[in-house]
Amino acid sequence: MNFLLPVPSDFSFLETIDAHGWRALLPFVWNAESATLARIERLNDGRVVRLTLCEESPHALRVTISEPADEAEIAARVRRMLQLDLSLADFHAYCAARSELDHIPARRQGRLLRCPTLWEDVVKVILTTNTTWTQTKAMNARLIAHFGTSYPTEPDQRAFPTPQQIAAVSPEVFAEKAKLGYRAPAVHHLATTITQGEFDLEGLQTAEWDSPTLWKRLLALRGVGPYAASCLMLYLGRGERVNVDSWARTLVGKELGRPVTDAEVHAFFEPYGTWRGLVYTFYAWRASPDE
DNA sequence: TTCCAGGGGTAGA
DNA sequence: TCTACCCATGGA
Repeated sequence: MNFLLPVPSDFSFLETIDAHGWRALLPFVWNAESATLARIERLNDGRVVRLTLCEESPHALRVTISEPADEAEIAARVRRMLQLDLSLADFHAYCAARSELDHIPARRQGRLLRCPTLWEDVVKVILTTNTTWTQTKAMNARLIAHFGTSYPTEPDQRAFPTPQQIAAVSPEVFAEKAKLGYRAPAVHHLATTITQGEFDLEGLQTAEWDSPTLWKRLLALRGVGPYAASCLMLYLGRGERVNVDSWARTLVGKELGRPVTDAEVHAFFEPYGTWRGLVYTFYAWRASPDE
């Protein structure tokens, strides 16, 4: 089945997909030639389907599902993945008035590809910490291969595991199979607390949290420090935190013509106030080799 | 062998 | 609050 999903006038499918590396992490499969984003997805009723997104027109996406499904459920997932409910008017107005940022509204940048659940975003962010992008992809692939549910007609293609699927095995077994290094306990603990009803992770995005509180809640998660929490704030539509990573240091280092500290990276984006995190994300077009 | 990658947790000051 | 050190993993 398929249907059309309207998008805001300041939305760009390609720019959202390109905003960061998520499109390269399974179960996302990005086909640049056809400009199509596909994903094996486990539905609420447990069925595993293939979801495919492409641009139908500047005003709508075509959403295709491999078998009949609840359109409202699918639409909600797509809306989350592409931040379709995020308002960019203020951010774009801010950027349009600054020559070094005016490419952002011109290119309709500002949204980032997300996973259908905050759970998956948190796990993937943890998998990016203190490792290479190659290893992040490998760890994520192992997680899916060992714990995700197969797509019926192509069993090697699997959905991202649910918290329940990870919590179902012991921390030892999980560590041995997923090989996440010292990140394994953090991921397993998160899965366990969610499964046991001790922690409502998804609730962090539906409740009316003020940003300082949300920041503290994210930092309280095991395995989530300033870098990871800053990434997650961006995914939650809060653009005020700069996720200082090696790319940020390289970028600011080029601007200043010398190696820089994290503090200098923060200072560089400080003038952009509550938009500094989002400004950093789209400050200069990313040309990372493996994305 | 040693270093380190899209850092985080902890102890000690 | 700040610093030093360790942390699994695997590629360079």
